[in-house]
Amino acid sequence: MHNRCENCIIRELNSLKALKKDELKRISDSKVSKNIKKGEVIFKEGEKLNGVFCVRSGVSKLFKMCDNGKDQIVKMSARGEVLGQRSVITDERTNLSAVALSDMEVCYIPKQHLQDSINNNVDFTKAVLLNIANDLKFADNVIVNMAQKSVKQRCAETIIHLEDSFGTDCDGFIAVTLTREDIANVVGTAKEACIRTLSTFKKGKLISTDGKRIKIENKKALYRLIEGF
Amino acid sequence: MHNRCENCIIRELNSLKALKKDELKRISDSKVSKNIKKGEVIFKEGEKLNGVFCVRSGVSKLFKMCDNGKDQIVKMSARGEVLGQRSVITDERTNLSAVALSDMEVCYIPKQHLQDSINNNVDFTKAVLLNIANDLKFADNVIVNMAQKSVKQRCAETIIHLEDSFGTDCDGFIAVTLTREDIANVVGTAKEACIRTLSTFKKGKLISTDGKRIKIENKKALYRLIEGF
DNA sequence: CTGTAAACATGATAAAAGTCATGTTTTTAA
DNA sequence: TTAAAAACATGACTTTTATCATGTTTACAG
Repeated sequence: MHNRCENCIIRELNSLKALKKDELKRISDSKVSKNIKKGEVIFKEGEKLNGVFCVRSGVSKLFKMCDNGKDQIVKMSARGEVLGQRSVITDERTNLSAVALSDMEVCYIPKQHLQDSINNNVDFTKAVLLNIANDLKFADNVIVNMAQKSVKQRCAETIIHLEDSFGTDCDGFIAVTLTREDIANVVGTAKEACIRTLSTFKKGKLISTDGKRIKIENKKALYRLIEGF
Repeated sequence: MHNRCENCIIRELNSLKALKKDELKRISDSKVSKNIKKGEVIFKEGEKLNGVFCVRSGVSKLFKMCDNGKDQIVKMSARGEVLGQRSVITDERTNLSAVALSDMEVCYIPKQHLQDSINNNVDFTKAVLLNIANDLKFADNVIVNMAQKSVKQRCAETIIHLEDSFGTDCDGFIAVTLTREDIANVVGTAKEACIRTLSTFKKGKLISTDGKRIKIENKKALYRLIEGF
């Protein structure tokens, strides 16, 4: 049996929760469920999207390729994220690329339905607005951190943020495993610097690792570090 | 005679242009025009705002104070900007501080009116949404620049952005004069590094200066620099 | 005007971070 | 299972950027 949006709990995590029954029904009738493999491109910077991707499971990165050959990850998407929302709203080409970091289940929702709901359902428009406003607040804070904090501080911040966003598995490890290079691309540094910094954290018993998996051992010390010691 | 919002051209520059006649009338009746002196604090990070500030003239900086004692400027507000919009929408404390960089004329609009219009006028809600979505796109790009570009590149970028946002005066100088320290706080570097970089630009005839005033002499070269040469 | 504070400028040095090289370990796919 | 590729790790070195010190210029209030 096909999954219906009406019964989907993911909806509670994003702006789609403000949709009315009939809107939900229309969306559910036209949405397409997709399985995306790890490493697969969801969309590329500069593409014109004809819909958004509602993430049911799995993790993806939103990033920009830079002139220096590196990627800068702007956001990691958790479950509930609506990928492409911003560019569908403004009806312009995407500003970022999206790539799956694990196998993912997403629902593709044609943009016409969203635009209809934005035009006719103030509650939905408000929900989207709140969502984007929170993204903006978060982005502003990232700007400040990028500009004013050291690589070590940003590494600490990133680890904590990953744990906050994705939680921990049964062994206490952060429930998302990124390569050191991806972490470096979130932090905004070279992978060597990232590797070295995480090694330092490990020596100082701030974290422990098992392969790529990371466990926070001393959150307080990480926070102290972020604040500048 | 008191200035009426109905006749104010500034409105065309922001989301208030989507307001209907009666909404505009109510806002105009309750708004307060204020003159703000250079250096004056408009609001402080963490404050609860009871309204927004529509900028009629003058320039202000939106910034965050950091643990290291420096400020990071996240945005420079031009004419038409609605200061405090984001935090009034989300109904939370401000994430940034705002300080006037020149004498300013602003109109203070109580938040109740905005919230009423957001709840009842989809066109207005959409206009605000577009506005915030654009801010988000801009912020994402700043993140990428902060993380991946050198101080020299970011200085070049900042100068061009200032010219784009504020234009030039009759002599061709950028129509906003910041201290080197403020420029450094936009770029995300120390004031000495900023001063040195601008000196280099001057020697290379990329810009010329007159006191604090800056004129772009070779925009192409600045662009080439930004792209990495 | 003019004294004083703020802003600008620049040198010297230290610290942070990037780059390159190389070897090891882990993953992945045939 | 195993060979190849990718990821991890670390040393050596370079470049970039921050910090400190000091002198000059500019802006502005009395």
